[in-house]
Amino acid sequence: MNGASVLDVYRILSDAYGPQGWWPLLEVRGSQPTATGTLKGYHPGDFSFPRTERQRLEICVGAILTQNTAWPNVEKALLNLERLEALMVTRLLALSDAELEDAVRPSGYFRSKRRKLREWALAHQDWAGRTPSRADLLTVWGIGPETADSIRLYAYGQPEMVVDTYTRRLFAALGWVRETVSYDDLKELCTRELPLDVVVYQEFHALMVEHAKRCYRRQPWRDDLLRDVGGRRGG
DNA sequence: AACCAGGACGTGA
DNA sequence: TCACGTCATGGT
Repeated sequence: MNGASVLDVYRILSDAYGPQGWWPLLEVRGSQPTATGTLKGYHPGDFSFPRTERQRLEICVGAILTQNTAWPNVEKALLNLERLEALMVTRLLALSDAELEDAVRPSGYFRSKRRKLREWALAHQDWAGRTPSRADLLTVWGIGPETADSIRLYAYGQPEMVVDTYTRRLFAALGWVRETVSYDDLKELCTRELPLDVVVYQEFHALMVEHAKRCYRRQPWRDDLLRDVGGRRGG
């Protein structure tokens, strides 16, 4: 297993867990159980999402709400917004501060997330149906590199690799990077050895989250799956 | 009962 | 640049 590559990691995870199918959507759940979490909203093997503007908006909103937040809490907030029929930009912007805060409260950081959603919704209107560039997204207050990439990759189907704390933890556990590696460096490491492919990016990110949820809880972990890959990085 | 979750921002070195 | 404090609810 000398000179193992990122692609090897992808293959190992893919063989272990099978197709994932991200992003979770309220309308597309319940078909199959997932190994982790309470949400059963994945659509393995089906990459035709989002199919509607409503779904695209739900992904953008979810990407913002899930910042440093467990997904089940995000789902509660999304259900609140759905109940308010606020998964449309105009309706979202029509909510009062109190209404919006109450809706997103279960996902935590309710004040800042209220502002983040507003700022994003206004920018979204300005983009007028065009696909926002990464730079476009990064100008929005509350949208950082990971959220921008998540929106690009999952809401707009752009080949933008998403790396997150789980990704960082995984590659750190393999000994390929330090935990303090920057977002951009980690992203570059991932993309350099992967084909520029939306499906591959979506699956790889989802697989790393799935694996990390199983093995990299904040406790001494033991990684059996990737044991043979870690420790050496060809160079 | 602490600990932490699919981050980002503001501040001060 | 970079390290650190802050934001907040809910599950384990």
